[in-house]
Amino acid sequence: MPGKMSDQSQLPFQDANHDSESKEETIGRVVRVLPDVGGIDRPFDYLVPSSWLADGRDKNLQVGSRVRIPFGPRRVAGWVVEDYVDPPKEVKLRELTKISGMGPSSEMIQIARWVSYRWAGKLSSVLKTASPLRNIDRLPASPPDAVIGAKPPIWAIEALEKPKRVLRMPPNEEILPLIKAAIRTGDALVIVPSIEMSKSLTDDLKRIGIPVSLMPHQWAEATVGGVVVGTRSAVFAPVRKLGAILIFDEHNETLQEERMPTWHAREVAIERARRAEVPCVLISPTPSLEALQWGELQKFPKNHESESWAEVQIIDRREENPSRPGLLSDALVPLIRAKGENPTICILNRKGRSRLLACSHCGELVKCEDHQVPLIQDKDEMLLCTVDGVRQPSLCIRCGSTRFKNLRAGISRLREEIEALARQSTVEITSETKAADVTGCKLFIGTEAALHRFKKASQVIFLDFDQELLARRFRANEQALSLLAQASRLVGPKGSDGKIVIQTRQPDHEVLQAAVNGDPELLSESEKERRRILNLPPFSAQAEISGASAEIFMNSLGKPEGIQIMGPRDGSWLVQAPNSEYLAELLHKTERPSGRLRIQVDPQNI
DNA sequence: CGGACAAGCTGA
DNA sequence: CAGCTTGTCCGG
Repeated sequence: MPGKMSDQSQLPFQDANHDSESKEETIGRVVRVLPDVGGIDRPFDYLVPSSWLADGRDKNLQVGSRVRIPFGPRRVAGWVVEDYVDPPKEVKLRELTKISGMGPSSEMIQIARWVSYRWAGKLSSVLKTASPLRNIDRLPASPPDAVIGAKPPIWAIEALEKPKRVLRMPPNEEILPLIKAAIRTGDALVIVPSIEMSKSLTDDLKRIGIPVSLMPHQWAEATVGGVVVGTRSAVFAPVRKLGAILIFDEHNETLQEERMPTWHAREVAIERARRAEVPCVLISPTPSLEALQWGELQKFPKNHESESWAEVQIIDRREENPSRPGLLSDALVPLIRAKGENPTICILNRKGRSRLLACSHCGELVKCEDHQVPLIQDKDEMLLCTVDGVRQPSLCIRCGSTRFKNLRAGISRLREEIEALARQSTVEITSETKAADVTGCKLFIGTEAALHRFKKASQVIFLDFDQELLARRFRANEQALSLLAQASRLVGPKGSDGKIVIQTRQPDHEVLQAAVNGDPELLSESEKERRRILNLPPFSAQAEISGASAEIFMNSLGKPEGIQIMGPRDGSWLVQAPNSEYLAELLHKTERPSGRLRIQVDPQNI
């Protein structure tokens, strides 16, 4: 490609009468730059200043470089996305201002392009994620090679033998052996769901002499070698000689970006590994259907897996006398009074202030038999299904009673009730709760987020697990089981002194059966069939369209063949296509109106 | 995104 | 009609 330019520079004559800005003028090296400016997603061409050729600065310029450019009346940052381009004749080029530092490799820019297409968002947002936090103009020295210790266990070696692997790893299994196995293939890229986990894993690896870079801060170190560890954005990290990609807790929703484009680290990892021709291992105690659909499942021996899940005690709230209403059953009292070595954590999800009804007589939960969602009572005392709006008389399907009670409770009053009942101080865990507030305290209440604030617990008590089981999201079952897997980690495997306690009116629910038996297949098999029948992901692809301009966008989208459109509900539409390729193509060719438009591809909470 | 410029609104 | 707000366009 550079040849084109030298042909022009060897033109024998310049017409002296021509305007100095004539197109016939000698053109040097031209690069295409994507400005790092929100609201712009189009590249512009710039000349590399001829003075850079003289002092050798041009040598540092390549695809991916971070540069500064004059842009209209101001100067902005940008990325070189193409080199030695043939600019359109009619534009007058301006010169690059300077090279700010290193940026993503050209391979990474290709992946970023794919991401911006797949999730219908701006390339510049993806490139920002793939770039170092601060300008980097020189790289540190390469780390020494990792000391390859004893042979890792067979299961870890096997996990890396297939290009597309789903490893169903029991909740209390160690992850280090897998990383030790992975570094035999080259530099491993390891994605974990939380910052805390990325820090502790980095420390663990350092301790055993494995060179490791923690993203996003150690971008430069990652470039020169060793294991690379980080949360979802690290899936775009530079890796010297990529050997394998490991995604821990592949089911976790924190692996999806919440800003546009709403890319998922699991899917990006799969694509990156495919392009680099290295194995990708998706690891989870409760693999997502997306993962199971994609790769080859590897399990642990049944007994081993089952024993790794915690002991589960179920409190069937249908069976107790109705004298103690609310969330605190009689059976709970001795449990919250017990003083274990580690804390007891009570979990109650306040999100989605659902009006949950239960029969006053038998305690059965009032739900729609067709859609498995809670029914609500309307003004005429009829039971209303919130999915299809079908009404039915207020009758309990179990005992025929016509009286129902409301099961809601506020969390601060609940904390007081628990404190009184437990006869020990109880602390509510919120995002503001500091470590200092909890010293000496052994009893806590919080939302499911509290599960990530502790390393160990003697008991995790789900005060109202039906809220999880009946949540109106199609992934509710998967999410509910993953909560129990997380709780299993806190309280330890069967045989340790910790346990999970679950208050429910649906003790036979398949999520609970899966947890009690330590066998996620008891859920995943039926869940897969349900999703297939209802044509939900992974058997289809969805996008949620919202924002002020959503209606205009939906109008120009029209009603294409094979596309299902639902809504509007609260100003947002759901577009469902047979697969993500089809969906991406559709969103791409639909004209974007000006104004606020949010396109959430693969929405999690539908 | 943010500056430039145009078109629309207000008050004397 | 100056002085200000709101809208639309454009950047190499």
